[in-house]
Amino acid sequence: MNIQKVAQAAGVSVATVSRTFNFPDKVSATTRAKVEAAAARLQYVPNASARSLRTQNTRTIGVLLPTLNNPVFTECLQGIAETAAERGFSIMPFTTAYTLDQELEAVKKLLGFGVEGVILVVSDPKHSPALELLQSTNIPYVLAYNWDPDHPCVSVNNQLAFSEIVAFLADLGHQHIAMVSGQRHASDRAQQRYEGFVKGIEQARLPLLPLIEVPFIDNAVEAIAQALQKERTATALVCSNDLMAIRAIRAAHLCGYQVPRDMSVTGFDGVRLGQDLTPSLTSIAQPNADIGRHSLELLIQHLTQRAPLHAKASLLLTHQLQPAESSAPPFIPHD
Amino acid sequence: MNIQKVAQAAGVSVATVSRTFNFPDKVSATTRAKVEAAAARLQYVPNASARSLRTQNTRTIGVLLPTLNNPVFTECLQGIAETAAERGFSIMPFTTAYTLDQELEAVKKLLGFGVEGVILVVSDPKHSPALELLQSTNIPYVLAYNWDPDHPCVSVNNQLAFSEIVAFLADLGHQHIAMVSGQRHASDRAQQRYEGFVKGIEQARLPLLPLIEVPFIDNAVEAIAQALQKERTATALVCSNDLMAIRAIRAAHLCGYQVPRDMSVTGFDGVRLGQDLTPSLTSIAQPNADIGRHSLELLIQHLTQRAPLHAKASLLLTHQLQPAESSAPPFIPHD
DNA sequence: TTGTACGCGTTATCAT
DNA sequence: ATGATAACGCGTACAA
Repeated sequence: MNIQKVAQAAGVSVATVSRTFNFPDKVSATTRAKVEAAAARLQYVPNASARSLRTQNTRTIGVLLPTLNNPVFTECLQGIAETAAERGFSIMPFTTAYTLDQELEAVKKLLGFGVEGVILVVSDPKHSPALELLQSTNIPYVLAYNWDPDHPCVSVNNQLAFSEIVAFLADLGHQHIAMVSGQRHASDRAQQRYEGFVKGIEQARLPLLPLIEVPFIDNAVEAIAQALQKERTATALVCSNDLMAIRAIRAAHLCGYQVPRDMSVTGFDGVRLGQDLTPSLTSIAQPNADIGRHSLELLIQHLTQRAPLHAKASLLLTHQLQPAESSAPPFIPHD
Repeated sequence: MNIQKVAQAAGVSVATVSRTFNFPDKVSATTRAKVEAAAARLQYVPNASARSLRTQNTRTIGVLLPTLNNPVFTECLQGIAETAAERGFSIMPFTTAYTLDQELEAVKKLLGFGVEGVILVVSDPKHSPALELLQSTNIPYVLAYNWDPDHPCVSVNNQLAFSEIVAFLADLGHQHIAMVSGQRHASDRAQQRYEGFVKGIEQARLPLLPLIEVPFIDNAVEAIAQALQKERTATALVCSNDLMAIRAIRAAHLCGYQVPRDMSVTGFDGVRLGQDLTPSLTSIAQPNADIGRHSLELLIQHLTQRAPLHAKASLLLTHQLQPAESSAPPFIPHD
């Protein structure tokens, strides 16, 4: 089914059919009716490939995410998907499993597809072949969750937020706060959050306990439990993200600690699920869906109004400390 | 950047460039080297729109999911995404928010895009305009999670699985088991699971307690807590999915019940997260990523080998009862 | 082994 | 207000 057949069925030229779809007011009411009737009858749907080839735009946005197994990214993707639907765009997502070569492969595919823009979460903006390739084209892109002075980004202030959560625990009376993180050098976020941790500890004049670094998230529970055998002074665990915090709660439980009585645990991300857990999760809430929405809006504004898309366009969204049941003042045993 | 420029730079014809990419062995080693060099130097990436227009295939698969806010679907999508990457396909996902018109709109977009196949999760295969439209074309599709004798599906036996989990609780000694579900008529899965519940209750010769139906998942906690005020006999809650079970655990907690001592709670789906919760979640595990993988494999087999794609091709994957900490024998108070 | 030329379905320019 | 037609970039007969 193509525009030719519709034109024939409606007894008009292909040009008129095209106009009926793209500029309905540039065609008389009667012919418009004829064309629309024919199109509906034949279940005509314009061919996007042909349109893209001709107009040089695909109304498609590429999306690169590390994984779909972390709700942070799926909440963000949901925001992107909703906004895209509203604005008449389609999205084409790829997951990179935090690896540089999958990032690169995905960008190549997206370029071939002729996406009009790309939203991506990379491991480290300072060292990303994918980002370099993208920059060498003139396809607009926005980094989500990353934060770097050389690129347009949409994120929150990870460092500040993390020092706030340390301050929150210190104010509750915690003297021994340990951080649990994925591989610190795997992403700029992890690094920024660790810096925030150190800063928060210094500001509260507390001892800096060794970082509990968990290489693989899948066996994080055992890894954290093991670390807790060694680290006996900590009364609070601040985790680099909510998924890690959930596992830390379980690890604490396995070590015989009650959360929050014997051990406070906090997360970072504010995933929706955290509020419905028992205990509910104290966390720094990021507006995940909004990070997605704003990233796409930035791209669309650039595409439609040629709005500038430099590092200066970066958006720093507000985070929010979300106190909940997984944190409490430290338990003082009366012996 | 196009094939013309590359041809010019390499001093060959466009046909040769095209062949170098699509049939590398149909071109001499020397010219191949020349072309590849030129292509690399110019950062040439074939234009997918033009290729699609010409070959009438896009190597793109459409994906329709109710929402990305339920890990069941994102685990499935992750499976689809990985398989697609392995097989050289791209995916184009849409969310439908469980509404029929968004389902339909998405299918129209996908048709326009020229996707070669569609994987979808619909509310009810028996009554889905989107599915009807899809059938009227000859684009192959696979339903995921749905189960219907008239369509190719990849799912588990919801009814059987649900009656198993009821039997499991009955064997533990529970006499009063209530079911918590989203709107039963919103999806065929919900309906099938409820049927399994009723069957399980009958087989165990237990009283059929009224269904606790929760219209909106977002305020499920309050809704379940309210229902628990009325339903004082139940010692076990079987929930239609894991997200609901997590909320039921919280509702039970708010009502002063300890899980599992005073109240056993079970889910359905086996989302990865459930294993790391405290208490860990008793559930029926579905192979979510595999449901995605198999759906895509089915489509690809059809595309490449013209394998048949009727209802007969449907795949019923095995589910698995996953006993965990959220279920236990009922507590017998000694008064 | 390599090159020429047509057509995929659409939009946009130019006539009418 | 409508129609004829060129061009978008590619793959593939067919020719050389």
